[in-house]
Amino acid sequence: MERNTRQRSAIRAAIAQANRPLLPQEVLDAAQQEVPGLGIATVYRNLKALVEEGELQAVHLPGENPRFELVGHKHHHHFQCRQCQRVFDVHGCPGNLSRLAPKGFVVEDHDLTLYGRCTSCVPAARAARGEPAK
Amino acid sequence: MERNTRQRSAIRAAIAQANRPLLPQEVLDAAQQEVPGLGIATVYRNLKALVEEGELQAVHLPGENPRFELVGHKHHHHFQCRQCQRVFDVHGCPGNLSRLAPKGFVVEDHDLTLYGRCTSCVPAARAARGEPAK
DNA sequence: GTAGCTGCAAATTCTTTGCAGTTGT
DNA sequence: ACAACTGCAAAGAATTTGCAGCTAC
Repeated sequence: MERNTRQRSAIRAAIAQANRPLLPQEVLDAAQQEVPGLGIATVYRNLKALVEEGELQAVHLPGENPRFELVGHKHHHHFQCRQCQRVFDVHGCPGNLSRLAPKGFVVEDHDLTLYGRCTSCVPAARAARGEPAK
Repeated sequence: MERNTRQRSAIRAAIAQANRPLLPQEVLDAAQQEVPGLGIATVYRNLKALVEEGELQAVHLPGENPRFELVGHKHHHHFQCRQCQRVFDVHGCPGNLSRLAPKGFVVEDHDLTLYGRCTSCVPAARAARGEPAK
């Protein structure tokens, strides 16, 4: 049977409160404010368990370490800010992409990652180029 | 100045002869048939150098270690077969995806990975379900 | 009371780096 | 000659695992 430990609650809460997928280290940092002695191994063990229970899902971006978020309802994609490296959910989808595959290939699914600047970093980039804020 | 070592030639040849992106370990295995004493560190160093020279490009798929292939000409994406795990180039692109990002976000680029069955594996999957070949 | 959980440290896996010896030009 | 390159082994970074003590139920 599974237990309700302080550690697991803190890990769950950390992810629920973030509005974006978190790296294991980010989960640790957030959860340690509630449970100071928390260890990274416990974070990994709980992330794995929560994914298996279906409460969390792993978000894999190309060339990035896995992040974790609450299981959402719909198919969605991600956006990574090239300045702050944070990842955000994108609730849109280009739609049917079967036409892109070579003839004879069957497309069942897809992953899409957008790259650019998030709202917080757009003004910073503009300022760095000496442009006035919009 | 850059040198033409046996090791570098073997690494180049291994990648040129494979018709798919290779993992560093696969490059090592292939290149060692020509240069038996070759070490993995040399493979990594040369892969990095060849990418910087623009001869190779890294292929990052979500949750996968990086693979390396000869540089292609255009922006393109990848298709991974869920049965044989092989990766293929996709020379199409959904186009401008800015509309998908949240308001205030600036989209500069994107990565797309399609998943499904490649031509070789579609008949196998059909057969496994007891369906007649088309 | 006890099975599951936790923290710590050691082990794994993939990749990078330091170093002393080797080699292409 | 001599700077670039190589193999080896050690160092790193991310993740997993072994273990003895702790704790929810």
